Amino acid sequence: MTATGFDRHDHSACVSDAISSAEQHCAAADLRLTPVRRRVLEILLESHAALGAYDVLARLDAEGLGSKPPVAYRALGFLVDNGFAHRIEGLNAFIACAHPGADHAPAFLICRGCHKVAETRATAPLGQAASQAGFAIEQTVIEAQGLCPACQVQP
Amino acid sequence: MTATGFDRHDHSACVSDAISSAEQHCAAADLRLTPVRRRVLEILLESHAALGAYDVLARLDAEGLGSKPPVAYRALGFLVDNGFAHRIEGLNAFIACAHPGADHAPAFLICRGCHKVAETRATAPLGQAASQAGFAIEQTVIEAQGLCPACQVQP
DNA sequence: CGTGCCTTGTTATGTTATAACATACGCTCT
DNA sequence: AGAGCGTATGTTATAACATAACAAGGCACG
Repeated sequence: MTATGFDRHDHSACVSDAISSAEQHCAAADLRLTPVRRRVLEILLESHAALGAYDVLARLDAEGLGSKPPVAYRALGFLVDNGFAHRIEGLNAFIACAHPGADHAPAFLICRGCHKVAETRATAPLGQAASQAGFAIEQTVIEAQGLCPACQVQP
Repeated sequence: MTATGFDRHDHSACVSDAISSAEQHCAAADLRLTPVRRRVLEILLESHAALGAYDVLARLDAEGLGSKPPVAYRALGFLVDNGFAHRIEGLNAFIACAHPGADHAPAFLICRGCHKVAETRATAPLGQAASQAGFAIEQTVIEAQGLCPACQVQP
C-alpha cells in the first residue's frame, strides 16, 4: 500500500485517472458530473493539498462558475458523497480521492508544514473496543498529523 | 481496555477522579487550575457527551464567569493542551478526558444518536504507511461514528 | 406539453474560531 | 514597599466555516 502525495509522481496521470474514473462512475450510476462539479474535482486534483471550501469557491468565482457558498458546498458534497473526494476533519478542508472508484476506508497523513495530504488505508483499529462496548461502527476517521519528508528536511 | 461512556457506571466517581487528578497534575507541573478552567472541566465532566465551545460558554455566562468566546476557547485550550480534555474533530466539540493523568493516544466512539462519546485507545494504525512514505507522525486522530447500544435499540 | 426531479441561483443567517490589544493579578527581587 | 515580569482575563472586532430556505431553470419521460 502506497501513500500517494509526498512522493514524486506523474501528476497529470493522477488528474486524468481521477477525472475519467469519475466520468465512468457517474455514467454507470446515473449521476451527473455537471460543469461545476467537474471543475471542483479538477481544482482539488491540481494539488495534493487540502483546500477549504472558500478556497474552492474563490476559484469558481474567478471563473464565473458561482460566487455563493452553497455552490461550493453542494459540489463538494456531491464529490464526497460519491467517493470522488474526502473531507479532512482536522483541517475543515477537502481533497480529491487518490483511489478513485474503489470502495474504501481512507486514512490520511497530513503535513503541518506544507499542508499536503497523502491518502492511504488503515484497517479499522477500533473493532475490538467497539464490540466490547456494543457500539456499531459506521465509519472511522483516521487522520495523522506530522511532517512529510520534504518538511522534515527544511521545517 | 474498556470504553467508558455508554455503560452504566458511577458517574460521580468519574467526576471526582478527574477533578482530583487535574488538581494533582497541575500542582505537580506548576499549572494553575483557575476558577474558569476548573469550572469548564466540571461542565465537560457532567456528561459523557461532547459539548461545543459555545455551549460551554453559555454555561459560563449564566454563572457570571465570562461571556466572550475567547474565555471558553482559552479554558478549553488549556484543558486540551494538558490532557484533561480532548477535542472531537468530527463534532467541533470537546469532551473531558476519561483517563486523566495518563499519557495516552486516545480514540473515540461517537454516537450519532445521542452524541455521547466513549474514549478508548487504539494502536496507531498508520505506522507502516507512514514509514514507507517517510512521514513522521506526531499525532493520530481516530474517531469512529456509529450507534451506541442504547441508540441501536431505539434509534 | 405538462409534470416531476434534479440542479443551480440567491439571500440571509447560523456556527465555530482567533487576532489584537487592554487590564488585572500574583510573584520575586531589591 | 515598589518596580519589573509573567501569566491570566476582559473586550472588541472580525475571520473562517457551514447551512436553511426559497426561487428559478433545465431536462427526461409519459
